Amino acid sequence: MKISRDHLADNRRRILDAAAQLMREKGCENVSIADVTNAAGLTHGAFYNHFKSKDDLIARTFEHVLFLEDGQSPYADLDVKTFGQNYLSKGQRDDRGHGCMFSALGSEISRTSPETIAFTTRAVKARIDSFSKSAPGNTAEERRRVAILRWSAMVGAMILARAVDDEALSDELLAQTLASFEP
Amino acid sequence: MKISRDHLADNRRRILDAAAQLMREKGCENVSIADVTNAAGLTHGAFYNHFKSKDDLIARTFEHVLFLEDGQSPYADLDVKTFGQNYLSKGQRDDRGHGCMFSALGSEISRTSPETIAFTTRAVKARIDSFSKSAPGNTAEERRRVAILRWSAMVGAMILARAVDDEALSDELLAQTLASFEP
DNA sequence: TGTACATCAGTGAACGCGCGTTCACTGATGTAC
DNA sequence: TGTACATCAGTGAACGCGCGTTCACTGATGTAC
Repeated sequence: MKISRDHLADNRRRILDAAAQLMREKGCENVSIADVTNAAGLTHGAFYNHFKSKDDLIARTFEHVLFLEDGQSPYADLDVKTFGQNYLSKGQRDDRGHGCMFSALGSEISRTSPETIAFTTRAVKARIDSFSKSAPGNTAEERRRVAILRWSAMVGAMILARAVDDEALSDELLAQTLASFEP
Repeated sequence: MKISRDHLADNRRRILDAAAQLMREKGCENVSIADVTNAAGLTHGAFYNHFKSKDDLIARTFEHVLFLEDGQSPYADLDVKTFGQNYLSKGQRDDRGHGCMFSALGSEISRTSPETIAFTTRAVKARIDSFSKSAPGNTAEERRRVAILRWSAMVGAMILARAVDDEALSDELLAQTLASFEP
């Protein structure tokens, strides 16, 4: 059956939203096309009306989350310290499906397509440029160095916090990394 | 055919070595049992004489790399700054198959078995304790905080450096994170 | 505004393929005498 | 030391299963008159 134009765009967006959540939760390669379309309320056959292949879906999902999401990510241009307070929280740690792409999928990114990696590269540049504006330091170089250190530490601390089964240690990784953000 | 006891232990070690390299290169879930046994010079049927299942292999591989490898990792108890100089290098970035388990597999660890996560927890604790001895700071707490910051930043910077297609940016992520290790 | 037809997004069966796992068999090794 | 037999690690065919992808079909939508 044919569907109205509104429904068409809506279905595509629901597929992308479902993919964004499921891939962050389970990893890009562990989410099947049927998983994604079913979560979006469709059957798997509808998929190829929207995307060329699974690799294409992965690239579109990164683009969607990193650049196109409604209202841009909730804390797009926060200063680095406020961003860190939101980022290095237990809530973020425990809700992988709606958090940062880099901490949820970091070590898988280099195995994705060149198109996906191009999106992550743009996003990393934008993040560092943004953080450089608010990072402490007397020169632009110094501020950029602090921005890189803090962004790396946030991503690494979140990944480690999710990779341990000791809650006290996990909490400590987040809290001590954030505590290091004092000027 | 039966095989000598020496050969048996040797075959097991070769399977683990192959698994350690291939999983770091391609991700745990993207390495098949046939990939691993073939790389070790065997056929897939031999696998179940050594391991209970693929999940068991993953756990044994983490144990092997994190705790049992010959001569323990080449820089086991280096001070944190020397460790960082070795870790945050282009050589490590470009040779994923022989580097750190956390930067190679970080975001996949939380999806592995409880046994595997128990090994990573032990390894994270040991790393932080080790770095706390040589990190700068006036109190034990301060040194531990710096140890956590630096270990998180190393893991995060390496993951980001591998997730971008711009070599200058990748180099900068490593170099600036290392530059932040000045007292 | 009403009718007739072309369009095309969604459906579900079907396809090859690779995977983890099992198993009957082989034959070199280790052991009992 | 030599012989006869039990052991058991490795082999390769076979199994179900889930996956990405294709395709003939359906029927509501959009359009031409």
